[in-house]
Amino acid sequence: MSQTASQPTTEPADEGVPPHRYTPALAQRIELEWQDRWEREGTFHTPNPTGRLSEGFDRVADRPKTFIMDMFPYPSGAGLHVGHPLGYLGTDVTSRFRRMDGENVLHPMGYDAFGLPAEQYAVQTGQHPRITTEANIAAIRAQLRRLGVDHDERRTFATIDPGYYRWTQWIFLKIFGAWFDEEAGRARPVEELVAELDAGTRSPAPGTNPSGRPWAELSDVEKRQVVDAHRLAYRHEAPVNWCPGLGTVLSNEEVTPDGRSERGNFPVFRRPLTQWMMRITAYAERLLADLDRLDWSDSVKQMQRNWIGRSTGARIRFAVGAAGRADDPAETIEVFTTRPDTLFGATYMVLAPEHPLVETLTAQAWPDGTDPRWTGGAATPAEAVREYQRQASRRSELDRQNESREKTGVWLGATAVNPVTGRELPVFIADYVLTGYGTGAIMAVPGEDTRDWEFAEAFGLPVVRTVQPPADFDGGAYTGSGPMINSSNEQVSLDGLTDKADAIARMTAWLVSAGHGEATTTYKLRDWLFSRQRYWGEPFPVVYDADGLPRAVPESLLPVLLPEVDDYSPKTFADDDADSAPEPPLSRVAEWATVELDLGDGLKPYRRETNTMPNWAGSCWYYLRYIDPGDDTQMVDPELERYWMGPRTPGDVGGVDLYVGGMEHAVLHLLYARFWHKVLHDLGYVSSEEPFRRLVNQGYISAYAYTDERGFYVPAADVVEQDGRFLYEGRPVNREYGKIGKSLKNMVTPDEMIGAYGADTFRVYEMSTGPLEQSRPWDTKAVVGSQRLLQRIWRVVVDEQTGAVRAADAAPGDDELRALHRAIAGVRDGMATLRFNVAIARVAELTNALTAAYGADSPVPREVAEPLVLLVAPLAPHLAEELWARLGHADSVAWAPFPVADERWLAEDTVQVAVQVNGKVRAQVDVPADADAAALEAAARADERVAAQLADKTVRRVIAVPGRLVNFVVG
RNA sequence: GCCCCCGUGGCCCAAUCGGCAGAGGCAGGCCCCUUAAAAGGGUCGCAGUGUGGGUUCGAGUCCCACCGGGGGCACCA
Repeated sequence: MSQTASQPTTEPADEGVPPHRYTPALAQRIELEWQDRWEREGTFHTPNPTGRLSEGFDRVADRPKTFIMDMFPYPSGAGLHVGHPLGYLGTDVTSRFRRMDGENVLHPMGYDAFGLPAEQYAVQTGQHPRITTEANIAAIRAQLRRLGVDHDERRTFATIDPGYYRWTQWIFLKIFGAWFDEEAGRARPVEELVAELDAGTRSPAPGTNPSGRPWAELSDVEKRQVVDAHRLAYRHEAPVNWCPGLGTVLSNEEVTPDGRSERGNFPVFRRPLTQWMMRITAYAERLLADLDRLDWSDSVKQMQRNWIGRSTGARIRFAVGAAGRADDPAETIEVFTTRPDTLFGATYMVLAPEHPLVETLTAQAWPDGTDPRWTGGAATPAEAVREYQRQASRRSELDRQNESREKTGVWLGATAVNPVTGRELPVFIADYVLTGYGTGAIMAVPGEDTRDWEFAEAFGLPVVRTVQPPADFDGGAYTGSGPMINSSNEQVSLDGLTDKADAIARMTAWLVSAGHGEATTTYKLRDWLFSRQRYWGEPFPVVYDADGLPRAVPESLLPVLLPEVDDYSPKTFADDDADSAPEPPLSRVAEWATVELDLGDGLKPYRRETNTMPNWAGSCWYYLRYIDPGDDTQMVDPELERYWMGPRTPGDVGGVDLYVGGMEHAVLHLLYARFWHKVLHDLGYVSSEEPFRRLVNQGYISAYAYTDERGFYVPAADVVEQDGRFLYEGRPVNREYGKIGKSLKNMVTPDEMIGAYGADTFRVYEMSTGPLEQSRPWDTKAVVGSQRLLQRIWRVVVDEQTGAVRAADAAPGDDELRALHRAIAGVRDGMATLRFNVAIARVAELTNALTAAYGADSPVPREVAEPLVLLVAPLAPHLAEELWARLGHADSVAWAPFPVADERWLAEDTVQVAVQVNGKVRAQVDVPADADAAALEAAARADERVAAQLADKTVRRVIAVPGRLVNFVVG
């Protein structure tokens, strides 16, 4: 532990320090005692209305409920630094305040413990991930306890507990057992789908029935395949993000924009593999629309909107000849475009290299005179296509980025027809068209699309402008607005239209009437890739039968326990080995991977799914489990879910009342959790529509770091400031600002700070530096200010020399009462808005006022001393408990009622208002607080300075705002 | 390139519905206490709110443009 010279020591007080001063040593003693007592007495046990945890509910039955939560931590071996507790303290202060203010507060904490870091750490240390993970959890739990947080420890759990992941698996089965009914706009059990298919009231959804034969004529296996293709959790072969360095596939959300893994920063390759997917796209519209009903920050909502990426436009079908001849239409290419209004300008088409039509559309040979730029130098189209596809699949996302937008592609030798012009359009494949978005094919309009323009330039393709660019336009694609040109045929004309929306509507109407397309909406959001080839995750509750089709493990056999293995590390490969294939660790456990089960048709052998779930699975629903983590009969009791999570008013989405966590989870965790919650809602397991009604992202704490003349970091704790310069061992160093950590040598831990000052000082300091949402610098030197405040509060109640309580039954003065009630109002406001810095400032003001009013030797009226203790209790709970007890109260201050401001003492008898002349302050006058506008004006005119100002001028207007000011407008 | 958030004393931050820019803390100056120092206490604020416009009787607050910082998205048709 590094200790800077300026930090106070915890050694016994020096001579000269009053014996009963609130010193760090005394703070330590008080804090440890109260933490023990809270645990012993179950002070923070939160009763449920019914069930196992309902003891003591009578006490809170008439209280409103509040569910307050942090994003639970992922216990890494590195331990906490001073930045980590910020959010935990914010929720702690809030929950303590709400409890005192008469609410039944649920404030739990759990641990997110499956996932790559634990596994990688375990691989390094050679220990089973469970051992290291549990040790890390114990360490972080001890740190949180030492901070004095008020979690109900009976409700804690980790995602790796079999009693927890049993229900994660159960939810998976519910999702597996459901499909999305597009007409109803919600998930329903697949049994209902099968019943409707059997009854003939429903046909298989498009794309789910490859044979195309009627349902009734399908074999049992075919029927199961059709049903499986409807499920919300389904197996799918598609290009996925394969990360050889990690030995696993990753979701889109886990891949950075430059094509690397978010964890570990390894290259990621696109590779077709069969994987479990979650049909989150079915919920795109609801996930987007319901953002408007959430109390979240604009930035997080914006990020989710971007990620969902809704765009409206049209699907347009283009006829294309099988042999490459437009007069022999054998196939149809369907494209998505947001600009159907530019259809007259479409001069060629592009398919993604992986598009399913590529093979059928590829011509036998190049026609004579084919532009050499179109062939990729190959002798035949088939050869060109094969080579281009190979390059595209090999190419990592990173490489694509590096080629800095130089357009590549080859012609298929095929030609499509523009339905509105009859023009023949060459069909290319190019990797600037993406498989997963829209239909994986585009109509290219070089005149109005920058990418198409670049491609047309490179390939010598024609450009037809359909939007008139302004006169000073200097060429290239024109993406702005303007009058439509070159856009008419016998049936439809857009020429002259200036409003893009009109043009789009008219063209779309024509497409529909002519049978060439329709209006549609697409999303950037893709389905969620849900399987990982790792050991340290939840096993899937799925087995495969002799037909190779998935079967659900019966709920009675949950949890499917993660087997013990000798070798839990995944098979990884060279970072850039794009052709490698995943090998899940569980597949090597032969005795586990096959199992005999009776799934209703006799005992048969089955093969287990050997993938595991991604880290996000456990965090998708943990908030529900806090309600009763010990319930082994159900995921969550519906009655308790209604109590803690249910909508408060009609139309309310329900959910956790306050959820605090880092901005880094704005998309991944929060989108996945919302998706699962909506599925559970649709299936009737939860009454709330959203998991988190109110979300607050706490800011980050950064710290100064220092480099010497060589550019190396020096220990920040040993740098001293002198005359505005920074010195390390006497030599000047350069100050930087950045993340707290070992690499910048500016690590400061809560343990150090608590050791030097106590937890209460640390809490007050962290909360005093700004609103919860704000990022801020750490400044160890400034912590002493918070300690001084707590010392002054202590001194208001306790005589430093004798230790006697100074509070007495004397009557406080009016000034002190006014100060008290102003402080109460201010502290409440700060608490409600999570601006604890303001609350602390109000406490400091009150403390200073009381210190000034009642010198060291005079008693302090109980009527003001006790509310002061209550006001500071959520912020410095140990100090408050100790003072509360010394003031003669037997019960914990945690349950004492929070003071309420009396309006009578908030209003001043007289107020000073400014008198302005033409907006400039010219005088101050004292008036009764309730003086109306006329009285204000009269008082102002009576002031001689004002009278002098107005003497020779015409008053054109008088603005008098009661209680604030008077403004004379003169001319 | 597009989108979102933020710019207030040396530093961290307050400022209600648009109504006198300063509550609280750090640092600094001065004073008290002390033999002295530390600790403690008291006291001290000439920034007009990133820049330039606009609306208004009045703008830190609302509008526009720009500058600076942070974040997100980005070949998404």
